[in-house]
Amino acid sequence: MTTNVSSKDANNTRALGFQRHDHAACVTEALSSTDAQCAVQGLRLTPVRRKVLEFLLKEHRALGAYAILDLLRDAGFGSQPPVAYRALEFLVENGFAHKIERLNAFVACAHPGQTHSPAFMICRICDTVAEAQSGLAGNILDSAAQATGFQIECTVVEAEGVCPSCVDKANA
Amino acid sequence: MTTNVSSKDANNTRALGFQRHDHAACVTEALSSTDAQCAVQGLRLTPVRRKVLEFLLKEHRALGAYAILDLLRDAGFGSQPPVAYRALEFLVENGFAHKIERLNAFVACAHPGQTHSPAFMICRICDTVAEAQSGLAGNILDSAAQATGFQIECTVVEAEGVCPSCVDKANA
DNA sequence: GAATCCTATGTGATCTTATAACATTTCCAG
DNA sequence: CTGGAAATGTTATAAGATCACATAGGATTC
Repeated sequence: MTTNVSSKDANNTRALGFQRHDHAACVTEALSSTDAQCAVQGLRLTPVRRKVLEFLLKEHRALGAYAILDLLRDAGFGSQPPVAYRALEFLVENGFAHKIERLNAFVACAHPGQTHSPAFMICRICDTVAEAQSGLAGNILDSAAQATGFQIECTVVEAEGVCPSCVDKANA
Repeated sequence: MTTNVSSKDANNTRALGFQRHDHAACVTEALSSTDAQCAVQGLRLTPVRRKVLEFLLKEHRALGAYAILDLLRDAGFGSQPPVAYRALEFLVENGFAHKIERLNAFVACAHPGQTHSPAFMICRICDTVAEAQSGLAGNILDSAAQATGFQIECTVVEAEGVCPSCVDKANA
């Protein structure tokens, strides 16, 4: 199990309570590795799509479609909802981003390239979203599905709570 | 682990692929047991709230807030969104119903009275929603949370796929 | 290199889901 | 029976998502 965390502040080095990283490099690397992966798979990472991914990577927390739309407008792209939704659809379909159902918002994938059923931890204080990676979504669902004959095609696993950095605030 | 299933048809005895039950009795029992529980806990199961719960129990699958609103209007209650949303808020807060984040819709709880972190299986063919009951939401999240110090307050666990009754249709 | 087709983008309109704000009523405690 | 809290009703609007159709870009075929 690995864990990747994103937070609100825009610093290069982010205090995440449990993980720090050079964010500028993280964005750059993610973008170029996505370029490479798309080239291999014959996917078209067009300017809008790449820009949306860049927004998600930069913010590094869940962004609503309309927040993305505002950013797109500022960047000179079309500003009607379908522009954002279509780019997001491409990113989600191809595993470069995920939708957080609980928030009706989107995050960049923390483990692109690997097929996975992600699980998310959402801090209700700072809006940080951490993606937990694991082989299978697992447990309850798997055993329930096996018991009943239900065929799982995709899973939503999200936890809302307080991240380590915010525990103090929460108890104050 | 127990499993409770709901389906689209309105028959008394429902073919659920894995479980049949007398639905009329199921609704009546659930309502009166909710009455009792509210009396004990000092909760006010007002007419609107009780009616919304009845709708959810009768339909026995996920209903959108505006579908509920239509039913409320037909039943002579207020027909503005907050009427439905407030009733749903009460039911969800007190564990008599759950929101299915994936569908932006609501279902009656299949295990009322027990504190639980439910998991749902949603059939994309027939819209059936089954609630799997288990002690804890489980491992990925738990282990990720433990590893990072994240404090889970509530969980969303939903699987979308094909229920046993629809497998044939799905493969056709 | 032009014609064609498929994919992607732009745009306007519309639909669904959800909440804010405030007035009115109901219920219960004192 | 009255004052305050909780619940309901209603208007308006915010937020999220999709449909339908026009236009533009890229690749393939001739």
